[in-house]
Amino acid sequence: MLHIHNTLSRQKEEFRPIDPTHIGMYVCGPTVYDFAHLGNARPVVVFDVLYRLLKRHYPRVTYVRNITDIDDKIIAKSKESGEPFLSITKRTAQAFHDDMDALNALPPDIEPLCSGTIPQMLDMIATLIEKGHAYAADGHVLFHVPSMKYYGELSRRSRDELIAGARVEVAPYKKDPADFVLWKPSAPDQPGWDSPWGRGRPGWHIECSAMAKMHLGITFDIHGGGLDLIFPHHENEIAQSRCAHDGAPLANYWMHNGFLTVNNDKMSKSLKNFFTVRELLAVAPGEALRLALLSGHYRQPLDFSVEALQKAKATLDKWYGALRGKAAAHAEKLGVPVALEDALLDDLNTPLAIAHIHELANELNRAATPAEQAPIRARLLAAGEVLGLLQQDPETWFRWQPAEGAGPTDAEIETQIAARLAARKAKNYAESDRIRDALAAQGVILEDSAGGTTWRRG
RNA sequence: GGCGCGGUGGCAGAAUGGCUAUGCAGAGGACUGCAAAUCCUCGUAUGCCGGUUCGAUUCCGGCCCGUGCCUCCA
Repeated sequence: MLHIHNTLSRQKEEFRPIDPTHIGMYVCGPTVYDFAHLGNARPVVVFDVLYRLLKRHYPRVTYVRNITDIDDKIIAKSKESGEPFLSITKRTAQAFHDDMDALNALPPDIEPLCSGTIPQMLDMIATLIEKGHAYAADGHVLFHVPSMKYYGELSRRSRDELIAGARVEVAPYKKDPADFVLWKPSAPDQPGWDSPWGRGRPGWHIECSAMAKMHLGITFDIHGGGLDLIFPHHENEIAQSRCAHDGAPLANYWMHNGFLTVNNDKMSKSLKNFFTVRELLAVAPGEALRLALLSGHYRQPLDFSVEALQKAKATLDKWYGALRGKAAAHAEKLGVPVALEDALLDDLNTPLAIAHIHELANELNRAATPAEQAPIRARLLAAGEVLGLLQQDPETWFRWQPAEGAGPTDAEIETQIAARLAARKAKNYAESDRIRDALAAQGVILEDSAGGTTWRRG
């Protein structure tokens, strides 16, 4: 039985799907104006683990993650660099896909573009005006917050508090200081679409409401995203959708992942303390990055460092080392170990799941015969798969090298190992150790065992 | 000012009203030509002060410290 922490209640709840034969999940995706940093990758990996879990327990899951390709940051970037708007969004979306693939994140079932959902947004805006929840003013359309009875339910803020704490000047055309934009005018040189309120573009929040409705219906099961989206983004999404749908809930469960920090500061562009996924992939394999992101519970803050990344890689070295050279079970694939599945069913307790994987790896290392090893190996692989880990060939894993590493090629290493073997046979240990030390200096570690010498890049 | 989160061994990080994971690092041992890897053994923790309880790290209250949101943000 799956339990998840619901931001609406601030409590762990039993997950009760609307339709047990078909689960709907929406997660806010990237705004494509720049390379994804690791903070952007965290929700992708976290909800990927949830997606995999749901797929094991329900016959059908529809996972929707949007791409925001209309945004003022993209417009600003285009103006600044001279690169055409569409070129930026297309290139950045592709880079995002490449990065997430490297992290072993499964693609969502549906990945709608904001620019492809304009008619649905215009429909919803018209409905909101019709129902008295929105109004046109000065080329804009604004959502009227006081018309929404439950506004603040998710973020637990009252409208008065919002106004009291406001740090932004209120635009003169707003009826209420808390009102937010559904549609805004575009200058001739800015991307825009014709609408009853003039040529313009959507506000940030309406896109998710429209895309969620289009692909998942009025009410769906799970809505996810980063903690910082609770307010205002998700609060506003709820306001728009519920008001457009006569009060029907938008999502029954809201899940939010904690921040990624660097030296305990939030990783952000403005602090310039961010790492892009891209630059980290040059330092360590994507799988190590993924493990590092899952090494803490998703709701806790996670402090990232290159050391933490290297530790994750060392952990995977150990696990792949346990798998290396072990006979595969020819029997059918074993199921996911119960203890591990239970850990994930309890609000995605990935650290506990990882502890179980350690236990399996140790068990595999202790197993002496192929007959004992095969079933443990199968369980370890099944365990890895639920976290999106351990699915590559161990030999491939150990051959990975950093992007700038101009170390010896695989063939050169093999040649050196053969030379060393000859020296060892002749009991010329000085020469043998010289070869080993020379390779070690180039980042290649040799390991002798009864079965011969294996190597890995450290 | 309002709302919220967190303080667990040297580090990372779970869990729990009593018997306290897991990993890394550290100490000792096995194995090895020597290593590496692996295996075995070992040490060390629940911010402070009260309360409830037979018993609290776990529940309640206060305090201290750190931190997030209230503006674009995963």
